[in-house]
Amino acid sequence: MDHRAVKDRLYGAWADTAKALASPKRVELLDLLAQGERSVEALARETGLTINNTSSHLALLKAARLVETRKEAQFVFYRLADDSVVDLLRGVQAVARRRLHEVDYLARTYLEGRDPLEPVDAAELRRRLKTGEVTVIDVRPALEYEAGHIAGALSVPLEHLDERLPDLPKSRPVVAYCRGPYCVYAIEAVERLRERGFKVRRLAEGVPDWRRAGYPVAAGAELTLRAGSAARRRHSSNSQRRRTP
Amino acid sequence: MDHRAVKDRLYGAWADTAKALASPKRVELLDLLAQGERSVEALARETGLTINNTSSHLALLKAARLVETRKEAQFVFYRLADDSVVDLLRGVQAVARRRLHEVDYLARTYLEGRDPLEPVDAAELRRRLKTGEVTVIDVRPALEYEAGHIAGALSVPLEHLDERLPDLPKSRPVVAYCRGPYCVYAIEAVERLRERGFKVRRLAEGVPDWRRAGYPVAAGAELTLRAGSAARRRHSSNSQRRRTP
DNA sequence: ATAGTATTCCAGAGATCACTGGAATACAGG
DNA sequence: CCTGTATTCCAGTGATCTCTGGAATACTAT
Repeated sequence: MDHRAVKDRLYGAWADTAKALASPKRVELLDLLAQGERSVEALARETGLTINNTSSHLALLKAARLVETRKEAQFVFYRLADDSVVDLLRGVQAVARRRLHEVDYLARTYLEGRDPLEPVDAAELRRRLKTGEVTVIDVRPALEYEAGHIAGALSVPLEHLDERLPDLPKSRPVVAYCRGPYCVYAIEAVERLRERGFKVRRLAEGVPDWRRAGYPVAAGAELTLRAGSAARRRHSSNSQRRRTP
Repeated sequence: MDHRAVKDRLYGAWADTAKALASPKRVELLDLLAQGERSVEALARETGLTINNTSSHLALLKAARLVETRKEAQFVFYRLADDSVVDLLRGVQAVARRRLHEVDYLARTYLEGRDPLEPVDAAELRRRLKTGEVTVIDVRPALEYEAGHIAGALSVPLEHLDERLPDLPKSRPVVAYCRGPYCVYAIEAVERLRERGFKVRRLAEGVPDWRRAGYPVAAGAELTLRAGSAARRRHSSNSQRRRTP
């Protein structure tokens, strides 16, 4: 094989990898999978696609080796193949944000524009977590928390925020996080908590970024801090895969 | 605009960015542009595409804001819009390499497989450059050297390697570099120099990666070290744009 | 002005892709 | 075994993309 042929194969392989990201729906699927594995039906429901269409998009992502599957009973669970896929997604977002004015406008208007305070970044939160002077809440749906969350964070899904308010000490500052830099859950939570007098900011990144930075991630149901709790369960470090409940 | 609409716009914008990379020819064009700006005709010649086709691929890349143009006389010079585009390219390559067996096979067989010694990485070369104990040679075509090279490197285009041999001291170790991790020029140079008794290794990365690491880059023609040289010319730091000669 | 060169614009042929609906497969539970 | 559910497979349609060749535009040099 001569150099031209090798080049064509390499450039072709890279283009195929990029092609897998060249559809809005597939980007959305990957974005969801970055939060933890999901069944085909769950992905179809969350994206609004038909089951058939979801299945074929997923097949394409699998052919490009961006996702892998696990079969359990009649369900097929998809997950990201590798953390480098998260890097790739973030790379695309960074370029789009820097180069496409609309993306930056949307991001500022709908995300950060609503948040009067600067978000906390991962390194800062890590420092503050080590000294224990902050309460971290994960406002994503409970299943995503179980699939992997910042070690030490409490699970406070947005729809149950009001019920969990008594558990949150008003004396300590709170940091809320959700799926990632383009997710609105944490902003919503910050707004609502601030109205109730909490000292609260949001984390700019999500769990995938936190894990990529090498910071500790835990999986499994919530480990409550009150004594004698029956909620104590599986608890692993630096693994995002969800154990079957 | 509701959340669904914002999401669709964001995912759409990201997909459009990825779509620009979803063609082998466009990846090749970007790969070349990472070495410095080029005219349409030069790109067409180096990739083997027709002028028409090259022009339309470039127009698409420009619409996606991955490249920018500069007009000089009747020539249009294209260049990467941003260093984040280099990151994106490298991200795609990293995923493809880790996930697609063929890419890894090709890379090992045609690139590293031919190089018996471990390549030097950028951080190590930077350290050795500071202590001055190494001769660094840039084996790319002279125009690419002029567009931007590792500060302190000599320009020794592969096709003139033999003529420049007397300039290279055999007493000091040599490090050769070319376009990037998938380029064969440096490997070729290493093989030939080693046959002649030089102590030589190659740099694993290229100038785009070196610049992304924040290490010093110089532009312009070669600054010879011998006294009284007339070759001393423009010399700028950390700018890859080529001055018109 | 005229000729020549570099680039872009445009229209058309062939290939590929996204989505749909129907059918097939795989599995769990009765 | 039979039913219901989850998923995949397959064929078809409309849209999109790549490449080609011809024409138009922009600029230089004579």
